Amino acid sequence: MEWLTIGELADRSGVATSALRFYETKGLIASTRTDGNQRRYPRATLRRVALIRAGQEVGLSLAELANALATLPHDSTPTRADWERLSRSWRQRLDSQISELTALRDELADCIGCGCLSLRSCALFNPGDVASARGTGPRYLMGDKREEGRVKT
Amino acid sequence: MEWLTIGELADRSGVATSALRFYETKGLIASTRTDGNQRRYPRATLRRVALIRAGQEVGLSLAELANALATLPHDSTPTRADWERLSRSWRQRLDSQISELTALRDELADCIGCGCLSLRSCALFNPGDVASARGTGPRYLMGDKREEGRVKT
DNA sequence: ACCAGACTTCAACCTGACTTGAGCTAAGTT
DNA sequence: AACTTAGCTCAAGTCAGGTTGAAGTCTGGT
Repeated sequence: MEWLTIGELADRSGVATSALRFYETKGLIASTRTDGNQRRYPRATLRRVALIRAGQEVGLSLAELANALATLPHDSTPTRADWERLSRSWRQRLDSQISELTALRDELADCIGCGCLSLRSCALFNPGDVASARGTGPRYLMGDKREEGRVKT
Repeated sequence: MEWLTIGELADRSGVATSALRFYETKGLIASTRTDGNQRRYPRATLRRVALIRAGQEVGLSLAELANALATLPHDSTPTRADWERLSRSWRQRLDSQISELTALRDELADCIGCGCLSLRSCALFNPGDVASARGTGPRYLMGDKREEGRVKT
């Protein structure tokens, strides 16, 4: 098997060595060590790192990725089935992200039309769960007249 | 003018009081104080907060929002022109986010077809600047054979 | 044998967007 | 007057996803 040093992996994956070590602490990738305690990564790690970066683009957290990658072998090429499973679920993720954003955009288009001086009737300011798609924090958009206790996170 | 306490604003906007105070420190919203030093917000703040939350959904940072909102009056309804200006630029943002995600999804669809056992030919793992859309960090996805120094951020 | 450059660990720091807690004050209800 | 909520400030904490620096060790080439 061909082994890569952390520097080689960094150069070829475009990910900083510090990030690679960080990923390793999170169990996303694994290495063996030389006698002198240096990391050596199997070539397959290059793919793993690419998957991680791709997954991040799709909006997955490292924790979710660790989960997904836990089902793949660390030291060999993922099987076609592995890859299909991952890419299918990522695709679903993308699809739902896209439709949420599209909905938001269309609402915004209506708003441009309406002027929305009273935001009361504006779709943008009603809950619509675009919310959960991104980040943390209270996940409500709202208008004048909707009540409800504050959303604690 | 009708004034809201921070608690009322929180209940009606769905945003925690702590977040509202935080926004105030960032100049996103403003308040006057009672004799007893309590915040009182003009009703228009409700709209401002709604705009902030909507802007966040669109992927704007609080700093960017502070910037955009700096052009609106704190204590009265934004004019139609104000609102159009904002919503137009947010719409552009949405449009580009959507097209980036769509591109990523389509590449992924190809990948499902190809199996991508060698990720060499897979569109997902070539740069394609979906990258800059989200967050910080090295912004390269790459395959086996692309070289290049690491991307420092 | 020697040296440069790559590698090691560990702790500290960073940004963004808030939340939590301590200690204290104001407002409203009975 | 006594309570109970709600509000105040300020410092510190949290979480993600890393980066930076210090102090020391390995590896590969000559």
